[in-house]
Amino acid sequence: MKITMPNGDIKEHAQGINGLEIAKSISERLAREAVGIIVNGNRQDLSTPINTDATIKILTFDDEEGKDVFWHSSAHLMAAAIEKLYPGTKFGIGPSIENGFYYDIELPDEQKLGLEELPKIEAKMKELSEEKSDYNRIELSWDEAVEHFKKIGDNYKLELLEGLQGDEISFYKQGDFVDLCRGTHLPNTSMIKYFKLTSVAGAYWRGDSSRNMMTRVYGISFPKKKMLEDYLKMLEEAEKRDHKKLGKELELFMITPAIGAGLPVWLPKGAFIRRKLENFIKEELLKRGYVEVITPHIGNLDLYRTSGHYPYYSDSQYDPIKVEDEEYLLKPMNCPHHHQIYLSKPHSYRDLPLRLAEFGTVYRYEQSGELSGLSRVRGFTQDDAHIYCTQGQLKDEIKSTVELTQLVFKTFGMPVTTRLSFRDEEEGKYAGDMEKWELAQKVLKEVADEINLDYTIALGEASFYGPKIDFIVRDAIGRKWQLGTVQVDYVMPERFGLEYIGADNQKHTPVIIHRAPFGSLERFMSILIEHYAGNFPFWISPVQVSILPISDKQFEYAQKVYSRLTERGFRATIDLRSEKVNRKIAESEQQKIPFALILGQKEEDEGTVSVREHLKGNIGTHLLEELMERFDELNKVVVKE
RNA sequence: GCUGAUGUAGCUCAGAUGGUAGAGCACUUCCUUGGUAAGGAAGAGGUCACCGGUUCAAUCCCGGUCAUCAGCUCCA
Repeated sequence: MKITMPNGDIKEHAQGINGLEIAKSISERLAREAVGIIVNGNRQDLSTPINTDATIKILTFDDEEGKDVFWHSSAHLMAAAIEKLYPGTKFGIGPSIENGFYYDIELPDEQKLGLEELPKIEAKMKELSEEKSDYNRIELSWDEAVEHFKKIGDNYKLELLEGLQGDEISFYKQGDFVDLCRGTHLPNTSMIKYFKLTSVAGAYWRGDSSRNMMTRVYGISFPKKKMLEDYLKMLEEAEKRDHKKLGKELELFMITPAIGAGLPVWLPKGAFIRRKLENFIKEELLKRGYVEVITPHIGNLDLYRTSGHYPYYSDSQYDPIKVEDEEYLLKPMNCPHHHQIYLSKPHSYRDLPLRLAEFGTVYRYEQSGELSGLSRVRGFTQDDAHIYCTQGQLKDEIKSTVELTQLVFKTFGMPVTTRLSFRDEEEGKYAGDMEKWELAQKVLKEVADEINLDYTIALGEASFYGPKIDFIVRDAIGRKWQLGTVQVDYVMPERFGLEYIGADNQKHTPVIIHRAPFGSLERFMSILIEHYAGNFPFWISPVQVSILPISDKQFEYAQKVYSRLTERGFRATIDLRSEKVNRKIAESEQQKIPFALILGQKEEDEGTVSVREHLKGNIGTHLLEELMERFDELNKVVVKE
């Protein structure tokens, strides 16, 4: 029979040959590293016989799917170790994930599993790995499978089986450990040599917060020692970029329980960067015909009854404030206020689009366990705007907002993914009629296609009043966060009774686009800090130059250099302490200041400055005037294509 | 909100079977005037997160609360 290789080569093999044998026929090394095989598009074990002509691809750890197999088998190995150490443990699910694997478990007799237990489990895994047990696939009927789990009393697996009723059920067994599993698995446990259990956390059974909380043990494994070492090193490096850590070190922001959990305070340097960001986007808005408005931080509760946000989001809003006979809500969003501005006078189609922009601070009562640095907070400022337009203007306006959002990410060189967040079928989750939803989703998708957006579609991620385009970035440790967003809304114009007079002299309802390129300035800042690891580009650095005289003989010259820089608008500090220049340089570098000017007798005599660039080191002696010309260039925002 | 971990000087962290604590850096003063990542000395600095309990005695043991971190659920 004919076996077609990924490169197109066709080889003749005897019927019934398996993946491992094919790998061997290619090279010993491939046979050693193979983890699974794709046969005519289906992934299967290397031990499964192949009986017909087939196109194949042998998987190794280097393939995404290979990693999946490797980590999934690792999860089984970990489960086996836990089973040995804690007999009677019940097992939930144990999949591979983006970086490694986990298994959800429930220890018997209310036992708890803490971090101290992980080394024990690792040791047992090592032992089991060295036993070199084969992963054997076993197929059972559904009834037999149920029988098995009833016997060992694993109600979680029984529940999983309910969803598989009628199917042929496959199990995998390595050593004494048997687990319900679709596969694919490695040939044997000895391939899993280098691993680390990274954390333990609670996880609701089937992701449902009304159900039992199981213990989730996370781990990662590799076929080569160096890979594990590199991975652990990478984690360490990522920790150094943590915005919470850098925020403290660079004095950008603080969060103190004395003010309140999740209520960040911007320190002078952080506030400086934030204003730079705001001014950057403000300029772009003015170019695009937006007008700025300012609205208060609270609003009459009736506004949110009209919009539907209250009580839809009552769980995540602060309690209303009573003022005389009325109730006010700390605003969880800016839209209703902007709608009132729209309503304050009649509109002609000639006025549209009306684009109202505001850096609006909103307050949301996030669950305590959700709070995290600047990424998830209870008070934050959106670079918000609402565009009121006609149906005919909608597409162009969406395009323009998407383009603006993309400009933000390009400017800072941040990798971003784009998601069309559409509705699902869940009852009661969405407002407005289906027709409008379909129209809104259609328009978004058309626009996305017309501008060749590289997107994914996520059902159920829409907001309750409309679908959106979300821009998603990752933080230093790989978590995904939504930053920019563009939303189409047919619901609020109706609820608030927004109108305009068309060319036909009839009343019409406008469409609203809600959009925020940064999303929230707090969250954007968290990502910005981690993206640059605190080494901000010159134009947003709170301090751009430090002036470091070598001895007090140069203090006067240093003051002169300082004045010339600050008079030209550069942000400089001067270090007049009686410290050695090495010390001054070290501190300037730690503060991640883009440039340090070292001034000694030689520079003073020549009227020059010795320049040290952050992360690059000494870049030689320059005339101050020349240097400032370079600084002028660096001060310009450059969009990286 | 839930699970696990953590909370000691401004920062980073030690610490003792229960007898009210230490280092480095930062800070203040003095000495030092030094050429591309930390010169030296002295001083000052703590309700050991908070509240209760056990105890002759609690920072340490127990219970609760708050906060922080990771994960789960949620996220206009």
